[in-house]
Amino acid sequence: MSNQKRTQPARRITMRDVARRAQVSQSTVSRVLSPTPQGILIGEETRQRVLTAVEELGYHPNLHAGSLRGQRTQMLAMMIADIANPFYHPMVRAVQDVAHLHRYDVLVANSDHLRENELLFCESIIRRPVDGIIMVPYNLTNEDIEALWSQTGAAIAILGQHITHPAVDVVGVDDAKATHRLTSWLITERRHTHIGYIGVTSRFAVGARRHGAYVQAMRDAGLLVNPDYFQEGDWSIESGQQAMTRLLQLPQPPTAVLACNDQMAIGAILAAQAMNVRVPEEVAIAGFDDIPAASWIRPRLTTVTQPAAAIGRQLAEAVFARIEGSSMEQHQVYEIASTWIVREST
Amino acid sequence: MSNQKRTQPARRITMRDVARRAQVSQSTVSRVLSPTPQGILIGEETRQRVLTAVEELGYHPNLHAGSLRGQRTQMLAMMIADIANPFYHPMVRAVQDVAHLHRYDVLVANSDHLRENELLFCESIIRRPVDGIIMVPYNLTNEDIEALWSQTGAAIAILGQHITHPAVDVVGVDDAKATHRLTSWLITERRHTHIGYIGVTSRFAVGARRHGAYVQAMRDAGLLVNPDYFQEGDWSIESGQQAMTRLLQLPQPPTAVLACNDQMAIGAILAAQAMNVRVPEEVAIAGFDDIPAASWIRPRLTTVTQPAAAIGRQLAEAVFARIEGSSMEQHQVYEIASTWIVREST
DNA sequence: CGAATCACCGCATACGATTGCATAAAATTT
DNA sequence: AAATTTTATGCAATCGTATGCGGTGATTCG
Repeated sequence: MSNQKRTQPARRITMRDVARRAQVSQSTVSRVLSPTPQGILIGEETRQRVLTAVEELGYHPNLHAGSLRGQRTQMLAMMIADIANPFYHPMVRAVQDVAHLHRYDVLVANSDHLRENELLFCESIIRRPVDGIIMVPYNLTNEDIEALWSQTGAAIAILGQHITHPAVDVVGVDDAKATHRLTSWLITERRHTHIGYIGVTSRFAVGARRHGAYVQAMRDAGLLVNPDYFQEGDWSIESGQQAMTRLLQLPQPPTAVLACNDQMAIGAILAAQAMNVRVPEEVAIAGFDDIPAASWIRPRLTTVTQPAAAIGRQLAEAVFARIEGSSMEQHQVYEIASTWIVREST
Repeated sequence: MSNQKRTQPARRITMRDVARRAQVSQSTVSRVLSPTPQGILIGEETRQRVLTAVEELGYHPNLHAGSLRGQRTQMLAMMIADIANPFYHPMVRAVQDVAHLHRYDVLVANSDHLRENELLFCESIIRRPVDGIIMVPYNLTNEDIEALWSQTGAAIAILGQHITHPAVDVVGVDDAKATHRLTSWLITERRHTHIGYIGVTSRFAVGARRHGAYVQAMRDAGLLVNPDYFQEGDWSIESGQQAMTRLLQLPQPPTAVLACNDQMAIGAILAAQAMNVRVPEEVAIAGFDDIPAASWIRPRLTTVTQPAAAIGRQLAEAVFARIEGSSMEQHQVYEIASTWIVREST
């Protein structure tokens, strides 16, 4: 065992080295190592000679070269809003796991919900094309996506139904319907009439959509929508706390509060408890996402289930279907059904 | 606005296109776009002509080509155990943010604490070399790291003090000392004599180290270490619940339990509450990491603070120092001081 | 038995950028 | 004015792999 540590990295072993050792040409090595359906076959004896040479030399193909040559990059790029938001973890994990099966690596970037960062992500991908792109855009338009696609030709899958492009697959959860139903349930089953809403800016399609569904459900029940009952947050626990504090300081606070994600709902619970307002007796709270913490915070959180892992898997598989699929079939739209779970917070 | 969507991605614009348009050679374009200190200067007039051509054509350099040519890949690879573990989020975020400043992208991989996956990560990097590697290995040995380094020459920074290699920088938290102090504090200040421990397999250096510190603290106080009081988990909330359940089912359950991370500590709290054992009155619980949930679970968790964001930043900056640093200075060891926060769970 | 087919392999080029070397023009020195 | 240096640019090789095309020997077929 001569495990002495060198002070200089060793020269890379290339296909030429293997070729020399196996007494064949470099192209033969390439054909042995990455055979293509329409490619040329290599004789069994030669094949073995190449393979043993590969083994003996400990050769590893250089993926940068393959990427340049214009074939597969063996890379996926993924953009989410914030890796610290638990909602994305199962998604990222699912994508990484599917990618792993295909021997792909995954670039992960955060947008922080900022259009600027989303564009930087796109630019980054134009400079370093990848085979597949998975993202959760909040600000990108169809034009942006079109530009991205036309300059890279990558397979694209997106979470968020506001994007429509023939070359990208879209996974969407029916969050509007779920929000509408949950709101209606609070009204009819729990007899709430004063329902607050903690949302996000309506510049995000998802923000406008969910809030719209809440408003619609209120109107459908003949209830008036108090503008003071809408408080804006930024998806974080802290912003949920602040929004809830504002709601509870109103002359007539709501008796139920709907948050458009679980983090803000948890913040709302904490704020209520901090103000000695009992949940759910004095104020009911519901969330959206069903992150792990939702089922162990006390009181346990009533929330809309988003099957994040399934979404991630779906996105990844859609991308790989396009990568491996020869033809460019029409774009798919996957609708994920979402339901809600009643726990202790309502 | 002719935003008609094509069905074919456009041909990439290359440096040659820019060169043609600017009436110069392709190498001149390269020199304008990526000047080197020892490189040749280009006349101002020509420079401007090139730059406007770049602008007009919307040219973006192809990073794959640069990577192949052997210079910077503009990529970092990062390996953590599990992206779903909150402890890693600030680390990943910090690394991504620092990388972002340098216009670098980050490949993120999970090992799930499995040596097999850690080796796959290394192999993946050998096939696609990157400029910098940041990782939290649980099973890799110095030999593995040496092999990785000698075959890639990448800048490497590692969290975990069991690695010693002249070419890698190491960030280590003094978890042993922190564990020892916390245990001693439970003994002397809180008068506990029956202290349980929820740990992980001692095959992990970190597992052995923290458990060793707990044992040492017990012995230092003249207390006997009951083998039944050690329960093994796998870092997850669920495993913490199971471990705590086993502890509480003992004939004489411990009056305090130390968990080697916050997730298991939270699981322990949930298990205690599920069995109607009051925390901290009947059993005190302490964790390790100080993840966000630690400060909002009820009772709030006493825990050891790990400045994860600072760790991540340190790792990333160490890597960039090596990437940009000309000389290969001796390897750095950064010791991060950790302390603990007393909250309600003890 | 001559020709067409097939299986197998090497040659050479391309991918898009970087860079050592050569060179022409301009500036400076002798 | 000739020689030398400086400045600015082009030429061409290179990184490691993929692949079209052409060539060889063997087999098959009419």
